[in-house]
Amino acid sequence: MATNKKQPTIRDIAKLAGVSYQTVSLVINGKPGVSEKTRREITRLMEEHDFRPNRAAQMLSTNRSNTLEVIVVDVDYGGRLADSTKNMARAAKEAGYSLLISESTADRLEAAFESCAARLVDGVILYAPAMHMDDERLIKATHGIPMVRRDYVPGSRVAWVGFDQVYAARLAVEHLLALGHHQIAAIPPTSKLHNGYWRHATIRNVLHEHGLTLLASVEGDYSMRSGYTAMQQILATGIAFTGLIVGTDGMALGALRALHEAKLCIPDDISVISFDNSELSLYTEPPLTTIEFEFVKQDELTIKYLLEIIADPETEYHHRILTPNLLVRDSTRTL
Amino acid sequence: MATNKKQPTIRDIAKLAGVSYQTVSLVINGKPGVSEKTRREITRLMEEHDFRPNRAAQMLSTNRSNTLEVIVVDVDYGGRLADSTKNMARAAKEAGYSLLISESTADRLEAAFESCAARLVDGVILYAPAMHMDDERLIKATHGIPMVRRDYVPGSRVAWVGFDQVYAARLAVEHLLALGHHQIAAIPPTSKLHNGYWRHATIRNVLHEHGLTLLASVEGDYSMRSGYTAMQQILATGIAFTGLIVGTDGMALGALRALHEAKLCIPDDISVISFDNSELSLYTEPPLTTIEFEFVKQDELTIKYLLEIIADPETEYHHRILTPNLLVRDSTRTL
DNA sequence: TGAATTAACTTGACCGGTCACATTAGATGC
DNA sequence: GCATCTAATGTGACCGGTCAAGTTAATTCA
Repeated sequence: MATNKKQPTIRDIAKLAGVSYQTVSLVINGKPGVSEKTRREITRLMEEHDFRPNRAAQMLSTNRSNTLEVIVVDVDYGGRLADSTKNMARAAKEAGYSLLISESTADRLEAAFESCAARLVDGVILYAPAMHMDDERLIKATHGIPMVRRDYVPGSRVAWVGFDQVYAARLAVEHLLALGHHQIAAIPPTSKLHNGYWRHATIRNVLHEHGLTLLASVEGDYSMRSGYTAMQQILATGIAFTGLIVGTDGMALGALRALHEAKLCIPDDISVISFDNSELSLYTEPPLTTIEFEFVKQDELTIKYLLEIIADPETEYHHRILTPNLLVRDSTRTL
Repeated sequence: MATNKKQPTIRDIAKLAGVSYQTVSLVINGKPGVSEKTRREITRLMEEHDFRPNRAAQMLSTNRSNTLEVIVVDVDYGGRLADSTKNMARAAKEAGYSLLISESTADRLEAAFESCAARLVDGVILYAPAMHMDDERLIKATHGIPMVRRDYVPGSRVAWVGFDQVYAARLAVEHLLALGHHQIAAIPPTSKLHNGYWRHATIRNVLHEHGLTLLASVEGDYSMRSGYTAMQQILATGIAFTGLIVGTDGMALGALRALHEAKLCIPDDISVISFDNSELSLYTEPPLTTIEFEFVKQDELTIKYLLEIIADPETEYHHRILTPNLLVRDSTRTL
């Protein structure tokens, strides 16, 4: 079955074309110094014999791999990662790069980067949302490999591409305030992660600006289940509230279930707003008012930015911020 | 910033250890012919100088890459792919392999495999659920690269790892029958994909065994939206039914919404059963009776099986079937 | 005691490309 | 008509490993 007939090399092609194999190399890389006639002939021969340059050999001699690697540390973004990798793989491919996926844990991060170095990976996309991933350690770990972090990490010296979480949280709070809600509770994502940290802090800050406080808050972990149990806990306190901010659509689904079991009506009794605008948010009961993050844009921008850094490694580390939008649906209403 | 101090090579290590570089190679690969003393010394030096063998050089000389590639053709499995790649990446890593992700389309499939060949990819995991992907073409395209297909493709000569879709569909139908439902409608996944094809056919067959027919059926495409619109279409026909089989939990969520809008109560008016046992199915209203697929098992088995094929390419192409389970929750009840 | 074995290395070739530099020949300038 | 330039190609070294075959010295055995 596995016939695997030996792949032709540039020397084979060269022999057939009656030129030196280095000339074939010039053709492969579209470099000047080859007459149109021989170029055409060599191109023809390469196609005819199904030739493809051996990537390993190219890597060895150029010291690069045309490969980008996604390192995912610990966290599960609740399914979102799948689409992301697909989108990024597409964007990378358009630029002639392949995309590798690897999983790691916080304590094995250094090893992950070393592995990248050994495989001549040209750039890394890092998913490490934990707050405790500090700059010093990351910069040291990278071994000089260009890297872009997927998160909102204001002030970091490591390049990142993320959504403005402060603005996102502000949008949510001000939407509720505009509808007249002053008694607000929240189920933010865990503040051990950057997104959660900033959202949580912002919710409090914006309320404070308006002379209000966050009445109740229990953090979730992105799972539907955590939204459900967090909601139960908040309800159990007996604290009265009319507006609820939930960290993701998925957690909101869990929260809705708990509210439903408590015989509360949405939005009549409580207005609920969440984040993500996943397809899910259209099919909850009722459809959720949510903060939209255009993830596809983030995916494409991540690759674009990483390639820029690779092209010019001296670029000062910086960031790219994407702005979220408010989508008003049926889960919020005026008080 | 990008200091990138040159990585040491085996020759550097050898010089330091006072041996030939080939001896270092022996140590790297744990081969015999090196005294315990020098082995220890070389190991120490490698660690001290942060040495890692250059993968490109290894690839070039061994003609393999220790890389597996996932080729995703056209389809979006509704988010499930993300977890899968993570799981497979983990399993691959345990065996010393890296996992590449690439996207393709049906017409560019050959090019995708050629690219694998050029990069010395050792094995391919193919997501190509479309019915029209025939054996001949696939086998020809692979260039002899070991491959495992992720699907239920009975009778195929290409190796595959999938869930028994016939059994799954049978479980669903017989559950409804056992509850006394004889008027059954369905929203199966599109029959252009293998899973959908077999489920759809099986639903009809099992009903037929019991002297019944499928009263209404509109296919969906895995999206929540398609579940919603399919349900609307079925309801619009005015056909009376008491049991509904939906292809995935996501589509079921859409269908539930349509049923809800039609003022129908689940399970009082209609019993609904779906497939996947995603977290979602626990938080719909009501929680869904569903057919569980243990995806993690499939992910691990896929890698395991692929590695077996790589180890022994002469293995006759075969398959591995996983058996789904019925999980009864609140969306189904006796008539 | 001397030949045969074996463990521990060493040697040289090779994998399939890229790159800097040398060479050749036809075109150009004066 | 001769030196000069340039386009087109050839040459040799190199990237960092692996592998098969040779060498050396210590060990075993008759």
